[in-house]
Formats: sequence, C-alpha cells, structure tokens
Amino acid sequence: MKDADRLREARAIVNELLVDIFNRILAIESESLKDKGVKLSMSEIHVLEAITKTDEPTMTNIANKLGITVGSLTVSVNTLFQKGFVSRERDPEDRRKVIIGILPKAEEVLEKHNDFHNEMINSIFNDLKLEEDELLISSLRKLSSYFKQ
Amino acid sequence: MKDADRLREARAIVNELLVDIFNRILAIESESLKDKGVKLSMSEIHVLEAITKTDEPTMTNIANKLGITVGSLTVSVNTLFQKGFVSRERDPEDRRKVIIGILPKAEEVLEKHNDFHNEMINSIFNDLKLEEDELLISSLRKLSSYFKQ
DNA sequence: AGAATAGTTTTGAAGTTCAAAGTATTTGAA
DNA sequence: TTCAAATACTTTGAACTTCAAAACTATTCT
Repeated sequence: MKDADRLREARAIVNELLVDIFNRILAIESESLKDKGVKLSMSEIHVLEAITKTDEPTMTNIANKLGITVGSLTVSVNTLFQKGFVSRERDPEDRRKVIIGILPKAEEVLEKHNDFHNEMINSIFNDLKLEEDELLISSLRKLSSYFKQ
Repeated sequence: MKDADRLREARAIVNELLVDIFNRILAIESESLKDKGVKLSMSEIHVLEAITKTDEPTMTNIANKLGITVGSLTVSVNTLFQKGFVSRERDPEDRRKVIIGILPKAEEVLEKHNDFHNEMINSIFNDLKLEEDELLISSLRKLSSYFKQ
C-alpha cells in the first residue's frame, strides 16, 4: 500500500472514531450518572464543571467556557441555585458582576462525574507508554486550538 | 518531575482537551455550515450523515448509530422528508422496515459538511509523521471501544 | 447628572429528546 | 393453521436546552 493511501485511511479512521465518540459520549455519561443516583441532567453537570474550571466564575466567563449564551446559562443557573447546588453573589469590586460558586451538594455530584472521566482517561492511557503521551496530547491540542482559532 | 506526576499531568491535559473540544465542536460546526448557506440544524446534518454510514439504513439501525431512540429519529426524519432531503420506502422483503435514502439535495449539504471534517482532520495530521498515526488511531480506538463496551 | 457601557435576567419561540401508547407486519408455537 | 408474542415504526405529550431580543441594574465616562 502506498504512503498516500495509508494516510488517507488513517484520516478516515480518525474521523470516524471522533464522530462515533461524539455520538455516544453524552448518552453514556448520563447513564453513568443515573446509575450513581445523580438527578441532574448532563447540561447541568457541565455547568457545574465549567464553574469549577473558570478562573473568575462570572456569568459571562462561564458562558464563554461552555460556548453558550449568557441567557441560556442564567436559565440553568436559576434551577441549580433553587435546588441548592450553587451560590450566587455580586462581586464587591464590580457590582455588575455575579460570581457563581459551587456548594457541597454539587461537589459530591462532581466527584461522581469525575469518576467517569477518570475511567475514560484510564482506558486510553492504560497501555500507552510514557513517551507516547506527548504525541496524543499534541494531537488533541492541535484539534482544540483549531476550534479556538 | 517523577514519572507518576508526569502521567497525572498528561491525563489532566487530555481530559481538559476532550472537554474543551466537546464544548465547542457543535457550535463551530454549525457556524461553519451557516456560513456556507446550509439551512439545516446540526442534529439534522448528523442524521443525514448517519444514514450514509449505516449498512442497512432502517430506522432502528440509524437510531442505533446515532445513539437516540427510534421515536426521536422519526420526528427528525419527518421534517427531512418533508423538506425533500431524504426518501422513505418500505422494505419489500419485510414490510415493517422503512429504508431511508439520501436525495441529491442532501448530498450537496453533506459535501459541505465533509469539508469541515476534512479541515478538522487536516489540522491534526498536518505535521504528524506517518508512523505516528498508528498511535493516535489506537488511542481513539480504545476510547471508542470503551464507549461501546 | 445624563449618556454610554457592561453584566445579567426575563421572555418567547424553536428544536431535540424521551417515554408511552398505538399501528402494522412477521414469527413461531400450539 | 392460527393467534399471541415479538419486531419495526409512528404519534403524542412533556421536559429540557438553547437562542435572540428586550428589559433591567450597576458602573463608568463626559
């Protein structure tokens, strides 16, 4: 087989795998949480996750992290606030901003969600050698930066 | 830095990148299509894509490929049929089955969608060496098989 | 103070999805 | 053979997510 053919095949496989993963990940993730007795929807989980991973967790910053509008985020935060998963307070420095915080009830849930992510990452890393990690990381980094261009 | 630390760091990065990609891919994909004058939503595009990639494209098989219920697929196919993107006909061998087909109007759209996927894949492969492909593929394959467990 | 700006919330509409109930067809066991 | 169960699909109603636009509040600028 020629190199060009091999490359074409490799691309096709990577593409197919990405599509497959994309199509299944949400459903499986949500099932995994249901099994663990978590009542929240996946989008609510992702909001909680984004809050913990946003440096200055204002509405605008969190919405950017998630790639949704601030209006959509407000709707979601409303119910999370009402259910007692997050706190909300004005920034004393700039009282236009609302800082969102995670409450203990949410930390529990995020821990269970993390288990899922860890299992997922395990399944990739299990029999990779250390020096091979770099390549995987650089591939994904390229993909991610392509999306942020 | 110890190997264990390096591994922990690698996992964290891979996880973060996957989450990032997941959060952005849909929005960007949909914007890319809007730029190209395509009127369909992403989920409609994914239905079309799944039809072309399912061996015997019955409702059940396509729904499985997509990871949604057959009922949901029916709703989507209803509008795609009405807009003239897909054909629908009973399987003469087993008249319970409905075989879905892609019409020319849909092929045009899928071509544009493919451009997006190709650009995406390009951005990963651009400066990978041939022998490195295998590793990337095997990593993704593991991830994908983990989801199909 | 008044106008402009920034951050957030509210609202209405559209789209996606599921679960449950209903229809049509096929299969298989009595 | 016949009819009950299984299979394939569609319909329906409800819940959820999201967006765009308008409204509101707080802050900054002139």
